[in-house]
Amino acid sequence: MTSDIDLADFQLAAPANASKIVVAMSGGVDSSVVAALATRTGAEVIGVTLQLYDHGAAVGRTGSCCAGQDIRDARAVADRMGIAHYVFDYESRFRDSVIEDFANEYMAGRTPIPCVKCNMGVKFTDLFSLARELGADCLATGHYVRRVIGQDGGAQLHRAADPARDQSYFLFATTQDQLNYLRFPLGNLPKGRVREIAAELGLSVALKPDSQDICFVPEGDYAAIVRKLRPDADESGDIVHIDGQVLGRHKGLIHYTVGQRRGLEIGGLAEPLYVVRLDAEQRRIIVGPKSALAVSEAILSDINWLGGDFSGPLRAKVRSLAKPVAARLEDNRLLFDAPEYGVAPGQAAVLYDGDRVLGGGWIDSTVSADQSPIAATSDSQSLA
RNA sequence: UGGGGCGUAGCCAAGCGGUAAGGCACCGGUUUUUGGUACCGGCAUGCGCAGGUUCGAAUCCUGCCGCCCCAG
Repeated sequence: MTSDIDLADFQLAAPANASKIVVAMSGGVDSSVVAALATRTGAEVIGVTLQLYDHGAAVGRTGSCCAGQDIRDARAVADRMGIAHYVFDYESRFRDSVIEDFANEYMAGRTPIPCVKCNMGVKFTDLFSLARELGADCLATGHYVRRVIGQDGGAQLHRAADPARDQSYFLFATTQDQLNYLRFPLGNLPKGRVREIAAELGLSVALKPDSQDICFVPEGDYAAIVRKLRPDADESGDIVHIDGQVLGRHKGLIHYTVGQRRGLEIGGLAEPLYVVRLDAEQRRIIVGPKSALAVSEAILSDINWLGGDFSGPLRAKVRSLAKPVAARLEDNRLLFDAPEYGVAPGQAAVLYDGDRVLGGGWIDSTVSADQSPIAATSDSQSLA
């Protein structure tokens, strides 16, 4: 009797029993199931866990990943599967490429996505070469995304079958070279099924809660992390309405992002106020009514292309949970068919053709649907 | 110490004799491998204070306090 447990497709070139698969094990349910599925293929499987940050504070904390208890969980799963398991200390690499960048972005008045930086660097660059050094044929992860072989034989990146779980937004910067080597065996499974498999196989992590929030931020207090790294992060400044009126004081730029409504502590108005722009140079935040958030285009940088046709109509997602909207790309300008709201510099614009990820870029600045450019800093308006 | 107006939650504000709308802010929850958004829920035993009338007052009456405007 075979089930989907035995049918997971690792898209191996050689027969499974002659292949070697490295699985990135975070200690969560998803990557644990990937490891289990990999062993079912008959291939040699090696589990690798990266220790990414602080053993101290994160030990025992639920909802984290790649630290403390998570590493022990990964080890337990590997032991049960009877596979080799290595733990590598990548704390300094993670600190430099993800946490420092996170702080820098906030200080510059931008809103970072550390998960993408982590995927780009530590996971798909460092862990990637590690897997190659171990002689693996591929590197498998627990991401909910599909790797599809196109008619030309090339690997494409597609949204997960379970749209509620799709993580393609966080993987837009994956290069073709990386994609050729990566495998995402959970892309066709609903989350519920993954937990069932974990339970069927008796994995200790079957009931472990999903990780959420930023993994290296305890208690959801990301500002505390930035504050620790950049002591002047809490310096306050003016809250200025788009009409020029100073409405109050803010408690540090890092606490705000474009499109944010709560936390301004300005009441007495008929309509809610939203953050329209962060001005890092003058340490001001510019606020206005919802209509002031309307944006007609986003200027992108560091565009990554995964193949496909960029020139025609496409769909773009400017937040992980946003619904993809119709747009077009002209050079580095992403033009929305209809105004988009709450587009924050530092976030990613991920471009789709149906389910296929064409690539994406980082949002550098935006252009108000009215006329004037909205940038992270005031003087970059000269870009217009 | 002449005339007029006003005092309802942190802010704005409806109600004008029948047992405190709404908005903003704030708090909580849902959603979520980023930050937000959105949605749902909570938020004045109380209407400047003290008396009085009434079955019943934020609503009527009296006094006091405070603020605003006009006139001096």
